[in-house]
Parts: sequence; C-alpha cells; structure tokens
Amino acid sequence: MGATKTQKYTEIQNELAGVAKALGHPARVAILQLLASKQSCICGDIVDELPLSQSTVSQHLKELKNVGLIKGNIDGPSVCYCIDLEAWNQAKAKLATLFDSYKDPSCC
Amino acid sequence: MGATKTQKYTEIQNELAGVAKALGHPARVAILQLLASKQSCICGDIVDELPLSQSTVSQHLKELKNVGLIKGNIDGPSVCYCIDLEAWNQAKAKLATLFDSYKDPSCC
DNA sequence: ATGCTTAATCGTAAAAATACGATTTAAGTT
DNA sequence: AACTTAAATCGTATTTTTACGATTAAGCAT
Repeated sequence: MGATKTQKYTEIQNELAGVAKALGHPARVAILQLLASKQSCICGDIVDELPLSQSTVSQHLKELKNVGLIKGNIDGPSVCYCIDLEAWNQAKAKLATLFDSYKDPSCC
Repeated sequence: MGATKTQKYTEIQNELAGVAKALGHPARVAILQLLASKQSCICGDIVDELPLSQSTVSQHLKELKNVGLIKGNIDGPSVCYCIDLEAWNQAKAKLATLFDSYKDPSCC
C-alpha cells in the first residue's frame, strides 16, 4: 500500500527528477528567483511580473507547491507565497549530491 | 537573426530551466548517475541498466546530449558516453546560484 | 447583504514528452 | 561482399504539459 508510483527507479532518482522537473520551466524559475530575492514574499504580484495569464501562473504555483518548494499563506484577500526553507535545502542537497558525484573525467 | 527562441524570459532563466528539464526524468537521472559513478564511461550498457527499450534510451541520451551534459565518442561499433565536465560544472554553478540566492526566511 | 478584489479551479485546446517497434546507418568480422 | 552487432532515426500512439478564458470561491469593504 502506498507505494511510490514508480518502482522502476530508485526513490532518489524519482525525487531528484521531481524537483528538477519543477525547475524545468522558465516561468517557474522566474517565480523562484522572485521569491528568493524579495525581502517580503510576494503574492499575486507574481502574475504582473510574468508574461502569463493569472490562471497559468496559478498552475505553475501549484506545481511548485506540489513538490514542496514553496508554500502559500492566506493574507486577507490575497495569498502570500514564499519558499519553503526545508524543502529548498533538501532539493539543493539532492542536486549537489548528484553534481558532486562526478569527480574527474577518467575517459573521453 | 538567431534570437534565442523565447524572449519572454531571461537567458539565465531559460538555461536553468533547460538543464533542469533535462534532469526532470528519472531515467535521465539514472543515466547521469551511471556515467558519474563508472570509472570508465559506459556505452550501450546503459540500455541494460534501464527498464526501457533501446530506442527510448537513445532518445534520452540525445536529450542529455542536446543540453550538453554528456557527449558520445564512437568506439568501434559502439558509442562511449560520458559526462561533459565543462557543461556539468556550468549546470552545477547555475543551479547553485539559484539555490544560494535564498538566504533566510524573512516572512511566512 | 452587495460589491470588489484576489486567487483557485474548471473546461478545453494545442503542443510537447514519453515510449515502443521497425527500420536504417555505421563499424567491425569473417 | 555478406554478416553481425550497436546505436540512431522514423513513424506513431499515448500521455502529460502548457496555456487560456470563464467560472467559482474567499475575504474584505461599504
């Protein structure tokens, strides 16, 4: 029960791919850059910053939320999004592990 | 002439998303892990290691090659794939820059 | 309660990704 | 030259992603 969907790949492979996929669209990269740079976390201003419709941005936000990289706090009529530090650091660590696993070019 | 396709996003955003997208599938993560770990770079053995057909693996390899992360050297009848150190380090740096740009949670 | 603003969801269309078998191309062998 | 092996490409089906407008829901004003 509750198997992780794909048993073809290791958990690490699926997790890494999941995070990477979330970063795999320039709009989502832009959103994360925005959230990372702003002192206060922004809300629907994200929509104004992106060349996309409100519903599309909302969809991208949802995807980022699904992988845990961001979270949203309801703030009056609007919603305040921000980076989830823990997930952020975990994603960072996973990617770093992959990238650090290649040392020197022993061939080619 | 030769504009970079999407002017909606910055070059960095597109590049980052491009690399991330390449990492956004467990099969490609598995391939990179393999290439990173093996002393000698492997060839079609990749096919044997993955739960996918030869043609599908070839497609994944092509994608990784397209973003530059790997390159293939013809070695007799087979092809020897390996990680491209320079592109690898650039990708690593780009991702690190993004992940390091978020310091501390000033809100939420 | 009514209206206004903000954001999520729905429905849907179009494009891209994924996967496979079959075929082709290339490099060695015999 | 004919054969074998390895890998790329082709054609195609299926699924997923991306994007939008329209609608709904939620929160705050008046």
